[in-house]
Amino acid sequence: MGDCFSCQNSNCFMKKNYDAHSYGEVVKNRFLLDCKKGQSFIIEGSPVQGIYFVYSGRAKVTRTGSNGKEQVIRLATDGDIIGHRGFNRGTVYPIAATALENTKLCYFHNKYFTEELQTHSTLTYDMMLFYADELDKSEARSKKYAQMSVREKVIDTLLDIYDRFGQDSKGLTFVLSRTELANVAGTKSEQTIRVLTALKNEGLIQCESKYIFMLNTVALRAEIEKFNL
DNA sequence: CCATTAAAGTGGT
DNA sequence: ACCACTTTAATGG
Repeated sequence: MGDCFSCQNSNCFMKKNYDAHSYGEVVKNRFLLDCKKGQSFIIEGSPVQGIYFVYSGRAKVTRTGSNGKEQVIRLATDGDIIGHRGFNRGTVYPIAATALENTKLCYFHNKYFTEELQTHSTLTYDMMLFYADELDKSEARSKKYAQMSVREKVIDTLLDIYDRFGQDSKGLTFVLSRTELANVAGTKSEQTIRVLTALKNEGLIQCESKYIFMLNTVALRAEIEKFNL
């Protein structure tokens, strides 16, 4: 794969911040990695070596909670950055990252990326905006999840996936197992399953094995509206 | 296609 | 909330 300007990710941080000429150098320093479904490409606690961008596919970023249970920090797809928090700070990644389907990754070594940040201010500024945005989302989330019931957390999670990734004729395009869904919502799979059956019986969603189709996002949004103020 | 294993779902404490 | 059990789906030879 020669030049990256064929990359379909308009939100790619590297592509956005370089012109076609200087981009040649970026591509030389980039490693393309192929990740199989289920493969972990960042191990929690392992030494930081670089930064990843999702070229195509789906991945989850997780952390082991104090109780030893997995918490999904965020879901990532085409163009998203992974490993930015471990990057250039401390010596180990605070998170794990796992491919949820066959996924291609762009990878840059720490040394190269650091040099770019120090010399290329538009990239640095763009990264800063990204960090600020992530912090904002993180705060908003912990604030509302402290007050939400299990049902509300599951609804919030479903809407979040709907808003970020959308749905097709089958349902939400970011397909997760019940357990993974529970890990995103910060609950247990039994509870998540019960909320899902309730929502199904109320005609708000439709479930066909692991495909979840959102039937009434308006009503669902209304339920959690007060937390987003 | 069947057998084995993993995940979903349910009910009881 | 937690655990144990049944049912159903996914996997792989």
